[in-house]
Amino acid sequence: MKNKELARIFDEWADILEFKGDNPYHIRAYRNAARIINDLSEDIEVLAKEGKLSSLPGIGKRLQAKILEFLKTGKIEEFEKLKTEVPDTIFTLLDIPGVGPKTVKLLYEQLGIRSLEDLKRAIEQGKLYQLPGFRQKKVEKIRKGIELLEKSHGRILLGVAVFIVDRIIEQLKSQAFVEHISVAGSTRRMKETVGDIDILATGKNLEIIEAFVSLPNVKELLWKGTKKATIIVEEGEQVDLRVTEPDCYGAALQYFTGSRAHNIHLRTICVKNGLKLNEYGLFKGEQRIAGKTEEEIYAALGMDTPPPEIREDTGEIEAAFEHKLPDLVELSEIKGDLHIHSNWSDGASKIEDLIDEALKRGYEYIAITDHSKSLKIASGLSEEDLMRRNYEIDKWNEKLNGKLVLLKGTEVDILPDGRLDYDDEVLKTLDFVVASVHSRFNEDNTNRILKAIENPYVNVIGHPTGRVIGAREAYPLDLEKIFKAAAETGTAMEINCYYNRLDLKDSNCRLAKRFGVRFSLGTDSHHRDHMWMIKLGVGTARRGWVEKREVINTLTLSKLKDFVMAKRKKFGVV
DNA sequence: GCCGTTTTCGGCCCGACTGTTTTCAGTCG
Repeated sequence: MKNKELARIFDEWADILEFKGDNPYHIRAYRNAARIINDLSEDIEVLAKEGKLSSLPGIGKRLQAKILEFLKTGKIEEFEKLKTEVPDTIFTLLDIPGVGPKTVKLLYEQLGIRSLEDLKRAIEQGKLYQLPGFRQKKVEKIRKGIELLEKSHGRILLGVAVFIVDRIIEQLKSQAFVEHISVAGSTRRMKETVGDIDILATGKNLEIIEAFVSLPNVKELLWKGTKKATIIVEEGEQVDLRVTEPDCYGAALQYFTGSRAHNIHLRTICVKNGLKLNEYGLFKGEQRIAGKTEEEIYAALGMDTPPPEIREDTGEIEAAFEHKLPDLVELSEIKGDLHIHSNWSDGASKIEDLIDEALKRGYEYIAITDHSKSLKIASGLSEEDLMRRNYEIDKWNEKLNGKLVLLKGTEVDILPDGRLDYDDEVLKTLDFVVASVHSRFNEDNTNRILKAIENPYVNVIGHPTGRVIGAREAYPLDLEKIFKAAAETGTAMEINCYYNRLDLKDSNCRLAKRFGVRFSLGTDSHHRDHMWMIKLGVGTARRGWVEKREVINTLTLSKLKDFVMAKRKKFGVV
């Protein structure tokens, strides 16, 4: 798939044009194209072959020609030429917070600065003061920006952000001076990584801000004003709190939730209707016609309210106008966790503790899916140990008497040749089978997975692409082939909820949906304290427009068993 | 460069903050 590569080219193209001081609308067109292509769930090469490029919003004749040129030749002549006109290190300098294209251009032209090292040296030597408009504060800001860039480990994983935000909101929401409080930004949209953590509140400004900066987990106070404060929490992440007036709380929440692309599209619609939308409300002339809640604003525009997770301008605005928004799966509809490890393999919690946690969560069932024998590193279970573990599960189920049901499961290894790590004779004794790839991460694993899908006892393919966010790329896969086979055989695709996996990811969920695939949510917990991550998986599913009926965890226990048996029947093994 | 039940040309989202400006430019979200 060449989507990412193309998106990067158009983004760099926009950087270069900005550096050159080109028409801003021209630049926006490239940025927009980069975003559209990056968010695409389909392979752009396939779209091109089918002649569907023109169906992409924001991709006109000229960009289409460039895309086709790239797909055909592997490069775009005009871009190659453009790149020779600017120093290639400008991209690094643009990453410094507070430094934009105008500054980079000035630094390059006046002082010949081409790299971070050049810039650091120039600051030390006081050379920046030679530049027009550069005095102490501006130079200091750049110096701090470099420091920030060098120590920032990039974006924050969603799971980390959610963990921090949940704790802060829990600590503040019960206070009398807090009227409303909510997470905003990409954390509210449940994006797999987030830039910074935003919280929005309304109530008594000064008291809220004071309470926020005095929370027990605050490591450092960066800024405190009457409407805004910024702290660093003990995890080392920055958290912003804004306090707003109650009358514009909805407008502020809408505004700060984004996405940027969603908001731009929405405001374009407002302008066409003679309205103006900003963080204070929806205005007709001087008069505010909505702003207290998000619903009020969207309703005033004649729309349903798109759930935050899908506000990415990928069709949700059109769907909201047509009253055809998807009925997204909700956390409260999840009846159980379908991927959990106990201390029989490499989990840290005893089955007893997992039961306790599951009961707290109000689950109807959980699947205990310990590793299989070949995964020695994870204490995979021999057939004998598996039987002994199953015996323990039976005992617990008797004791629980239906209050909660433990499914006898496994996360069976898909071996390099596609065979499974247990024989069918063993698998048939289990209630629920997740099959996963745990080796050869650099090879194309399509055939391995297809073979596992063809096994009548495999109910779910675990973490299907093998990616680990920020650490390991997905292995090469023909996802369309896999999704097709999964849908045909009645095999679910996992949305692994563990915070550094989220696999399938949002765009792949949306692709899988088109093939009629069903999804299984599993936290891959190795400790009872991991089971909260189910909400990360629900968020990912929602971002992929996944509906309740498409998620097997929303089934009652008996329907879930039907799901398992349906595949066995289809293959004639029962 | 894109786009059009007002337009194939002339528009293209909106505001805050910062530093330096004494009316604004650059950057950011």
